[in-house]
Amino acid sequence: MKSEPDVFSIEDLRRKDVAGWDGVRNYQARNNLRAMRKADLAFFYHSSVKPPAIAGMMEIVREAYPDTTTKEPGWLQVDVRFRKVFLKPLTLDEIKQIPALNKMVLLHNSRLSVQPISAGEWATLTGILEK
DNA sequence: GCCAACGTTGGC
DNA sequence: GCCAACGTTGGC
Repeated sequence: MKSEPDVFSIEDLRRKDVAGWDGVRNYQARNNLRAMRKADLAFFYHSSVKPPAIAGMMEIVREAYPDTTTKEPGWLQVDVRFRKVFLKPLTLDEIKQIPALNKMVLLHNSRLSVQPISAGEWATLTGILEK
């Protein structure tokens, strides 16, 4: 799940502990939000900064419900809870260099703000980030 | 700041 | 239903 840290960062989430992941206005991203289940884990990716990187981890604590920031029907948000901030974020550049991650959506549809991660990719990423 | 990639809109 | 025009995202 991507956010520009100037707008909302992993540190902001740490301060709030629980936050609504709102403002998504893309159907594919919305569908990915809808597929999330309570207790699912997600990475927090900092975009549009140098360097772009996976900065932390969070947990889905409330499944998709109508986005509180719009009156337009159909848009959804989830609630997330802070889990951890990575002292050494995994940069986009590093991700690109790991063969096991070369199919990541991040590398092929970088604009999608809520992306799926395969079980294998998750295992690879946590193996690097949590060592 | 630039620009490629992508999504959306709207005329036909 | 096609596609040109436009707006946005995000890496560089």
